[in-house]
Amino acid sequence: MESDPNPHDPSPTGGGEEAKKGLVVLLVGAPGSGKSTFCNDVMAAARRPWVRVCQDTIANGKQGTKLQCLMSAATALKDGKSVFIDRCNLEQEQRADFVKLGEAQADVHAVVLDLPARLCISRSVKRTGHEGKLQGGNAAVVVNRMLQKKELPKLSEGFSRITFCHGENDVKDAVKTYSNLGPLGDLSAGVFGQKNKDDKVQLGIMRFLKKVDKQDQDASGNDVTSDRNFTQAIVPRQDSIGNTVTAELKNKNEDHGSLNDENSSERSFVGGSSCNGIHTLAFPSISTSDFQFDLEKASDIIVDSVSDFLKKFDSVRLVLVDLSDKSKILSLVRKKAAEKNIESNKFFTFVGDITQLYTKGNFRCNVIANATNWRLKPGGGGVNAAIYRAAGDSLEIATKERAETLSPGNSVVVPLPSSSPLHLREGVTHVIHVLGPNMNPQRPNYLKNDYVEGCKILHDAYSSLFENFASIKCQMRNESKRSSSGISNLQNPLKGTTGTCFSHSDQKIKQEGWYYSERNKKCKGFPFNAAAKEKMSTPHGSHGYAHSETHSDVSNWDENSSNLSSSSNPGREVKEKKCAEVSKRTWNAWAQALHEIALNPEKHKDVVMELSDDFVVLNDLYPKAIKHVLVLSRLHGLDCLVDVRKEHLPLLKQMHSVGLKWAETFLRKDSSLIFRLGYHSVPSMRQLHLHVISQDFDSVHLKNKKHWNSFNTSFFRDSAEAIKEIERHGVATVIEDESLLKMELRCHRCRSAHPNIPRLKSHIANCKAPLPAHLLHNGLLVSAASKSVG
DNA sequence: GTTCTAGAAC
DNA sequence: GTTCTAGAAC
Repeated sequence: MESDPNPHDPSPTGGGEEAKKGLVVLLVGAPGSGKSTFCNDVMAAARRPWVRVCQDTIANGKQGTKLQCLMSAATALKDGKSVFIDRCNLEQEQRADFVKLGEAQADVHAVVLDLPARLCISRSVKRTGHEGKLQGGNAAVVVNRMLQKKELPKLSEGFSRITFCHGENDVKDAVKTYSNLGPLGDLSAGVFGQKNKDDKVQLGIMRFLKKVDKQDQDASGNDVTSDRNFTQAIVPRQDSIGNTVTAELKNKNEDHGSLNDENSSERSFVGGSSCNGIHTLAFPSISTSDFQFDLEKASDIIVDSVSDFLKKFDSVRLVLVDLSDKSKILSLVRKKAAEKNIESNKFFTFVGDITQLYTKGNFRCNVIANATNWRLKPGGGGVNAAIYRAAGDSLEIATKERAETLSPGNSVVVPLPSSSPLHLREGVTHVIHVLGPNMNPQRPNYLKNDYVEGCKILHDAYSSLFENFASIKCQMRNESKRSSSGISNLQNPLKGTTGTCFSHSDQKIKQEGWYYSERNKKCKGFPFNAAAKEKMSTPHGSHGYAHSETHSDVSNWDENSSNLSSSSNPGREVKEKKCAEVSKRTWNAWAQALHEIALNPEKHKDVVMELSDDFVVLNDLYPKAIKHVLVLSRLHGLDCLVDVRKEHLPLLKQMHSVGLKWAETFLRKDSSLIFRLGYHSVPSMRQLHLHVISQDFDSVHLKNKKHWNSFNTSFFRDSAEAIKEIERHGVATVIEDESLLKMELRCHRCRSAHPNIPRLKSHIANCKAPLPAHLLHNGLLVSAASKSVG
């Protein structure tokens, strides 16, 4: 192949040749690569007559056939015009007839618009009114499919000149070259602008397409393109209910592309694009570096926490990141995750720099976690220093707005300003600072090898991190809803670059119209979950922080804290400005029914089954299962779980035991029932009430997605867990994410997904799979069996 | 055509 | 929370 020192030389050569006046230029490029724009730009400034033959419009403005294109091109050539063949022409076979046609009477050139696939996809997804009707949801799938078959043109096919354009500037140069071409002009023959095969960018594109040659190997010498992990560019689609789910083409492989560990390669990742917009959290191992936490114990906690989290959430991914592929923690976690059968498309490990996942690893993550220090300050070493450095000053400023300090076991979400290099370059929209337990005597809050406390804190740290990560999704949804209605325009670089997922959701949102409840407003402003907020603003007895005088509203909280407290108590400095506004809400008239019964049970003797000073038991008026009762607190002002504090623990425990008693009563009559006791994260009705509900969900009143998901996602908070959390932290974890209620419908036993409520109901009537292990094993179900055992 | 969802009204 | 119903989905 020839090369040219000036690959886009616009100056025509020769000009005296009379034999071949015409020119056929085949555009080669995916949808969205800019072929039509290229033609139009040239024709707007051209010095010779051009005809653009576009298959998408050739049949009276509609899509035509290849034959029509050939005929039209032939006519144009006969008329002495030059021709652009504006179709994808990605495969040699598709080009052959046009080359043949041209060769006889003209020079045949190719202009290859070899732009990044993600750019083509994002343009295709965004455009409306495209001539070929390729736009919106199907575009990404089509583009990916086409690009996988791409065969770059060669001179041997019959071209006299091939110009490769890899970026906007190349395209501009090529436009100039062709528009400057006079009626009798000619261009040098040869190949121009082709990138070296080893070129990084090209490799990135090839990796994106997973078409790296077999001999391409990663740094450790392993084949990075094993068929086992062959990865397509995955395209999340929007399901019918507005959740992001991955399209079928993900099934085998998702995008944990490459291998670096023979034993657990399925879960590891050393490169490759993840251009798919799935809500993804990259996190370092917490506390195992500078805080010297035991790796075995830490890996157990990571795997447990991940497993618990993934049971509650779909359409998210967690990625443990470490710099070295020799990392002990990575290999431990990989091994344990495999043993635990954690889905390898939702959780995997990544070897690389967490601040350069996209630019260096070609792996896109919208949220990263930072293993921070209690002062939330830049510096130190390791991940914290690297993230602050990469994010620039704006992260420090944004962090200060959220919190000044952090106690171990907690995390705080910081939206990354769009000006931050980390946001611009890497597409990271949020950083979650998380603080784990410290086993290093040289660092603050040294736990003196107390691994009972240490494990608890590390577990809390991961739970808090993951829950905050989940809450961001809620916030982002709301933000995109706002932006789609024109109220604000959240800058989301993922929109422009990876495009696919978010464009889909935008479409969905437009259909849904404006939705912005009071409750959402609260959620929106604060991407923390309620518990995390409370934890942040709350002195943490169990974590060794003294009580703060400033927290008069929580004065009954753990008084016996502080064996490790010091004058520089981190807890007391934590800002609470975001917290106070959260818990109060207004209640509609219809939502007052339980409140009224709780206050005046004597007026509702018809429904009250049991009455005490503290609680009322009644059948749910619209039971969602064979047995569904409510244990209703009578305490005035206590309306939902987020309001519950340690002082309410006796009440909560009493309600739990009353609920248990009723479950057991029902079990005596029908031993086949299984009960679960819990609270709705965001109840519809005022007045704290515990649901005691049989797990058959066999009821005519269970009618819609919200009904189902309110009992079968993490929106439902198990009473026993809530009590444990309040004992431990003073508050219960409440995921105030109402998008949970819109999640796809999944069987609570076998987790199969169903398109609508009737189909789900007919499935659950027959599904014999056991209830989830975490419910069975954590004593969260009440059955004849559990009763006899316990 | 029927089924199903989701938003408005209460 | 439910009911009603328009219109989307099938």
